[in-house]
Amino acid sequence: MPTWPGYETCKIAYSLRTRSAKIAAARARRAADQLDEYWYHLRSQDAALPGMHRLRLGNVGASTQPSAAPEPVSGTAKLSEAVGIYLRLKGKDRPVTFHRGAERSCGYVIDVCGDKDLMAYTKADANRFRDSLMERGLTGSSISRIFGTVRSIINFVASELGVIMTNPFGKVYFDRSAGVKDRNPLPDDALRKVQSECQHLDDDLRWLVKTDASKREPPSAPFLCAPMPWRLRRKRSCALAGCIL
DNA sequence: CACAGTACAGACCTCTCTTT
DNA sequence: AAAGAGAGGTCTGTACTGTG
Repeated sequence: MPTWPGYETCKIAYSLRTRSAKIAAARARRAADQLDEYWYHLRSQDAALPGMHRLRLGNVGASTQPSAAPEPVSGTAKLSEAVGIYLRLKGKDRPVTFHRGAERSCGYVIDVCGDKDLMAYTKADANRFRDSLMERGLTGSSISRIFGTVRSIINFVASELGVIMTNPFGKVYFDRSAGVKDRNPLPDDALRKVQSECQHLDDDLRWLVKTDASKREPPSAPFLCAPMPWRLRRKRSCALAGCIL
């Protein structure tokens, strides 16, 4: 069987990192378009290879490393270039989640609206982006977070490049409380039960619960009366109890 | 000054994919 | 098949800024 041009295989298979058929179709289409484009230019240049993970952004392969900023090719910059600039200038010594979040959020925009010059995005693009996130079933808080990241990147890079623009991703209306649920803390009796079980089993792992608590609160009270880890969150408590008990 | 909005950081979770 | 790694989603909190 013939192999694909530039590849030592007859097929390219990789995860599209989604369970949504709609998103998968969009990403597959985009990858196919990139392959077409790549093969078209194959004889004349060594283009960035499709068939790799994270095709959406120009700085492919930098998700866990601070991204190198591509030079802007126009008056401002494309969104993918803006992400590179943003991460180069603001991403130093920032956690990997900061880089991932920036790339993921802008990747979503590129998936839906394309990789345009910052000045070329319109309110219609922003609204379409909002609608696509809502169609995916994201909650208001997640949409808010994604928009916040995109907005801040565009604002920062526009400022860096000396461009005065109205960010179309600002002041986009959506229900920020849609689908948002409260996270209630574990009731006190449940926490006491965990403590009690830990004391009953009395081994090294169980005492980690006390160690964790003692980092935050002076161990002034006996174990059973000691407060649980300071502001220990409900899910963390569950995980802790689930792992240790 | 109070409040809303913005721009994050961080913790924790589920799910998928890869490796063993 | 199990374990581990990584991606992505959710919620909460803080600091700061703009506005009425």
